[in-house]
Amino acid sequence: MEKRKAGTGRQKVAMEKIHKKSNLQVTFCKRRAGLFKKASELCTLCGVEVAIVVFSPAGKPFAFGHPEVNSIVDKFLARNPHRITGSHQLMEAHRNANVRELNMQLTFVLEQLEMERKKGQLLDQIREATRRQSWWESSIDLLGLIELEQLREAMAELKKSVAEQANKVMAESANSFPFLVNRMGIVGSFENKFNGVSGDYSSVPRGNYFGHGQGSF
Amino acid sequence: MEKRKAGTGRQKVAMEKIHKKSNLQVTFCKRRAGLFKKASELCTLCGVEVAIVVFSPAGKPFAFGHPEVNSIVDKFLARNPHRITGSHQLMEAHRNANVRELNMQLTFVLEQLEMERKKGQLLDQIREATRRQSWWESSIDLLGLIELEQLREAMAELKKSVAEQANKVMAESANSFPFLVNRMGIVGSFENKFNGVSGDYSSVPRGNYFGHGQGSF
DNA sequence: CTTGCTATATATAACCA
DNA sequence: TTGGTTATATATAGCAA
Repeated sequence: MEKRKAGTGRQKVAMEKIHKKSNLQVTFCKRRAGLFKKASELCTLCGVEVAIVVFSPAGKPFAFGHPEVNSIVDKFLARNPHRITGSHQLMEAHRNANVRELNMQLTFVLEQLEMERKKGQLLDQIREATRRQSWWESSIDLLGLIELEQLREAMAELKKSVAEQANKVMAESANSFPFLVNRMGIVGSFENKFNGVSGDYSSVPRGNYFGHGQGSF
Repeated sequence: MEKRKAGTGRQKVAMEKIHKKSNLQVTFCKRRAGLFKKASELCTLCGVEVAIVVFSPAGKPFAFGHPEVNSIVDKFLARNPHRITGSHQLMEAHRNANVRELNMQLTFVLEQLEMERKKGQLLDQIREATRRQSWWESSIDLLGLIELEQLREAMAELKKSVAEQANKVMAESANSFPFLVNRMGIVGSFENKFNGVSGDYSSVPRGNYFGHGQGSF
């Protein structure tokens, strides 16, 4: 009838920033290890190149790379002060302008997402009330739903906007650089914004390195 | 009797390169997504910066980054303007990667929207009740609610639209400069490429610096 | 290349060392 | 910060579309 000390067992955790420092520390440490493990498995199983860079909550850099972070990153970034043809630079600028537009739109979408979420919670409450036959008692809560109408419009417009933007970008690029666009398509750097993950920690000039065979860094 | 199509269920797999081409492809696709998801969770839960670069078996670059690959990598590599690579092959890789990154992020966000959307199914119930009570005639609040259905559609369309644009761009990028890229090893038949995770990519050791917020380009 | 489904293989949140 | 232990939450291998 009695059990040995039953470990608490894994608990579901909300996908939001962990506030409890102790947990944050442990979670970061373990998940980072898990992430790197997944990465190495991907390398082994699929024989591909993977590079990961992570800055810990303390600002400490951690990295994983196969075959090596630097080479992979270099290949990816391929950025250098090297002079390129005018048309390239032009295209570069042209592209960035449009990318900026797309960025704003992504941000907008994210905002909509958050709004949607809030509305979703509201809906849950409404459903509860509704089930108790007193749907009308919750009509007051429905007021907030009016905003959804605006949201819908915004989304519709956003959709059109994005589509137009994409088309415009491609079309303009095609006009400006027909010799390139045909084979390259367009688009370039892009700043993304994900869930509000922010933080400014004091940096600790010290590094750790994990990887498969390439110690330099 | 209900015979449920018994899925094979997950099977243990040896940690060695997958040879079956079809499996390799699916596994790569899924695990890459899983890796990126883990990364985003790490970002959210611990509020840290993470950047990942992956070259698919086909040599296509995929990337994840919060807040963005470039800044994080810059911070990691932190070097002065230097080295010349001479060709835009690298730029090409970068471009492709960015397109994919954009698509990845966008897809991620849209997926979340879709999830929220499911909650929208509640609308059906609510609308039912509404109809029964015919209170819509006395409450304009419902207008916004009813419009929600359209919102769902709008979002679905948005997703499709964006995805199409992105895919169109990527499709072209994917085949860009096959004659040039081969030299870089960015593209190639993934059957005889990366046989092992060995690579003889020249690494270029350079000074490094770590800190928060000095990455630039 | 992506996605959905189902039956497992893994990753891990708490907690203790 | 890194390591076990236990009880679950997730990730995913095989298939199929």
